[in-house]
Amino acid sequence: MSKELEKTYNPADIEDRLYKKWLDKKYFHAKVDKSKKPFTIIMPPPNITGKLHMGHALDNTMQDILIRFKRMQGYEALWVPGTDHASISTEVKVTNALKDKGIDKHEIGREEFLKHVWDWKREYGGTITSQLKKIGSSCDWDRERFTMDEGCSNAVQTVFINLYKKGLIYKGSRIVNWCPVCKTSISDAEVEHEEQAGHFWHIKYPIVGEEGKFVQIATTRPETLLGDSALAVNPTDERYKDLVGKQVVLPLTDRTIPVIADEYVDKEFGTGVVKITPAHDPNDFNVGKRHDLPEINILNDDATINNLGGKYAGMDRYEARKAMVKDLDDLGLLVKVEDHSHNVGTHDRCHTTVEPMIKQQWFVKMDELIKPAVEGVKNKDIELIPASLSKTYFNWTDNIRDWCISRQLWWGHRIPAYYCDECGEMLVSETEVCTCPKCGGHMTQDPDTLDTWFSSALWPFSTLGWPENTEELDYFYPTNVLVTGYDIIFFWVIRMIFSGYEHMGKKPFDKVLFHGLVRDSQGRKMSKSLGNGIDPLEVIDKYGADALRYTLITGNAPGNDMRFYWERVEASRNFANKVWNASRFIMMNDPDNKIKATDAKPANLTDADKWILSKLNKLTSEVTENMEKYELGIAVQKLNDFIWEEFCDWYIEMVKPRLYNDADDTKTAAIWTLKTVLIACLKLLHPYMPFITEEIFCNIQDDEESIMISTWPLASAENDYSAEEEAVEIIKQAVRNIRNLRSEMNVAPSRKAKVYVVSEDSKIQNIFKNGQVFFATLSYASEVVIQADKTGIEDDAVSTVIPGVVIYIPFAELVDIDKEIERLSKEEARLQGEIKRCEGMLGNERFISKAPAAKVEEEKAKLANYKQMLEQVEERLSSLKG
RNA sequence: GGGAUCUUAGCUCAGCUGGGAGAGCAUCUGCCUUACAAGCAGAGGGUCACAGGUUCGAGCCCUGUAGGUCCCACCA
Repeated sequence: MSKELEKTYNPADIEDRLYKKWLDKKYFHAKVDKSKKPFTIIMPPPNITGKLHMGHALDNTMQDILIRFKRMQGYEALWVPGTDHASISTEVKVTNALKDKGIDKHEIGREEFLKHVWDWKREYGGTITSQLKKIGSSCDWDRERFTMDEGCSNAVQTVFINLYKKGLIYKGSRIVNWCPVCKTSISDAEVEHEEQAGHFWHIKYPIVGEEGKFVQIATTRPETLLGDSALAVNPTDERYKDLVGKQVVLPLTDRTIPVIADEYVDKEFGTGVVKITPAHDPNDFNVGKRHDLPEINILNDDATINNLGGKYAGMDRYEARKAMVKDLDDLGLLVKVEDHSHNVGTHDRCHTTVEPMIKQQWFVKMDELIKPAVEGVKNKDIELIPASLSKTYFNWTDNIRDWCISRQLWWGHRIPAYYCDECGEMLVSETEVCTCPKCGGHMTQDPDTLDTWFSSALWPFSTLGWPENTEELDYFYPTNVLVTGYDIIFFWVIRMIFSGYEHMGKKPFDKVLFHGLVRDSQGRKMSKSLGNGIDPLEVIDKYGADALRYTLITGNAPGNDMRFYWERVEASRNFANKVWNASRFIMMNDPDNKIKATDAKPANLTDADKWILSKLNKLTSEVTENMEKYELGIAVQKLNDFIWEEFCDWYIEMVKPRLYNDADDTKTAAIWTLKTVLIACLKLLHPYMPFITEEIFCNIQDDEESIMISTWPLASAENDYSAEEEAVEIIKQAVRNIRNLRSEMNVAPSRKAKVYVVSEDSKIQNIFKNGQVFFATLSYASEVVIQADKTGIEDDAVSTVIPGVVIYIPFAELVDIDKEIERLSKEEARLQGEIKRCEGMLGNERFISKAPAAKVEEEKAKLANYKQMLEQVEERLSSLKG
């Protein structure tokens, strides 16, 4: 029995119920099944600190569409969900939360702190994944993973040790970006550059042995003067030629430092002399290495001046700056202060100005590891969509630098290195080492943890069980596609690619489908500080998950940012409602659900039926093809156009006279066709709008359990009715022409239109059921009576010019002849233009020889058609004028 | 400084290997009609940033100019 459907689609009632049903039926669960082909997506793990935002909604909608599509196509479709421990952001969040409770992280110590983080993880870690369910994500929750669960941690340790043994992980001293608040090093990628107003201090350094002579330099960070090891000039700089090799006095200290020559110095900038502070500037560090200068670290981890700072020791970096500038001024060594705006690096998590510091850190050597990753993308082993992003990819790989992987944090995977308290011996080991094998002293584990991206890099295989040799790994790896934003191509995508090649010997995925950022209606990034973020859950509450999904997937090309408009959600909701109402109409016409799409095809289909089936056939193959090519937006756009325009606006209207006439022997055929087309459309639409399609499907095919496990529609030659298709297209054109005529008529208004179409052609008779025209369609907009007479072909009746169709209308009283002449003249000019174009092309030898044969044939056909039409138009024109 | 990318209707954007300028929203006109007013039937609106070039033919390819966005590096 068909149930009564509400007049408008109301998603709130339906979505939770259906999602629960899918979970209960275990439709999302994928198993190793060698009889089927696998299709695998591993979800980019959201942070456990996170709440669902538009970016997640977009990312996961795309993945869900692909998974649902492939599942219906008969693949064993696996979508692995999971979350990321997000070392630094989580640590910052928990630290702050504890601070609010009056708890200091350093007081309670590492063990105790980590307990709090785990508590926190248990409480909030699942928030985002449960929110993902609201948008309909069909991931395999039985396989949900966490970057710090046992398996992933095991993978991390195995990788660290393997790389260490191969000599690809080393410990070294480097200038790192140091965050004095988080007290950790951060990678270059985590540094945000902000334009800040600052000053340029011009300072004089006295030259040793030359009383009253000075060298002037300019600096933006005068406090680093305490760590200077040299001054440098450009070797080609004539002004300072004599200075090189001399010593200068470092102001405020008792040290003297040399003047050196190095090409790094820009003659044009500042005074042309640079102070070199190897421990606090990456460029100076390099200069220092070249000239073997001492590296003098003058800062503590919290960016206060350390005990090398003399009287400034203990002061904060900015406090010290003030004090030192004053002292220099008092000594007469401060020449001037200029305003100067410059880029300052800040930490993207806490926005503290980072301080370059020299530190012992762990690094991954990149130059060898990156090679297969470059090769893989170059030779299309891995395909990036859109392809243009491969330029961005290579831009990074070509300038690759070693990856600093150690972080001075507590939350994360701890580095498996142990140091002897006595002799300093270091060991890297998978098991805890307590006593030094060399001297028997006590060993302590390295306090640092790994960069959060270290575990993310292993995600495609760690989630499938690696380093264990699981059958899942064997069956589902390499995965088919990674869906992610282009903004983490460096952080993550590249690292997964080289990790896959290195540890698995195989790429992690075939394709990477990139999407852009979801911005607000003014094109700004959605952010908490701007308060312009739109909560996807709010959108779902108001308009439903299907409408949200549809909005996110349309009107946008891969890799491009999109703007979010409520109007677009409304349009999506309207489309859902359209589908809903079309379905409701169909069910109303077969209240007992006697006729099913699964019944055999009726023998007495009319041409209209064949037309829509044929159109559907084409649509099916196009949509499938687009989806195979990951052109998700294009596919659903076509689907929308078909459902709304062809199916609802034309076919349903055409079929109404048959439905309202119980004596019509083609009524059953009409209902069968309506249902067949509807159900195929529902299936094609299901990946995009899972909830509404499921709800309708289960009502209309009440003997089937779920659209999720139904099979994907296939185009078949049996439904290819080209001839009928063509005939109906002609009729459509005829109807449009009648509408145009009507709008130009100036006759007393009335309600109903009566138009009869008479044709010798049996096909057209069939469509029109011997004169039953599109009453409904025409009458809707009609204010005039079009008196048409199918029997009496009056002298003043005139036919429209559509080939094969003759529409008789008492023309004279209805149409303004001058307007008609104007219209026809325009048409004449257009046709002449078309003919000229076609003849031009066909007369061109290069076109004939180079263009595909089908294209040439097409143009020939067009030309013939245009010529025929022109003839008719001219005939008509001359008769009107005459 | 290096690189990428964009500029198409009032707004937001599609436009696949070069071959008749598109959609949604907005605007205007007419319609409550036995699925849907969250709807129906229509209409108007574009020098495809600018200037050259290649081609029988350019929104699409090449060169240059202007403006926007992003990424990387970063000047002491």
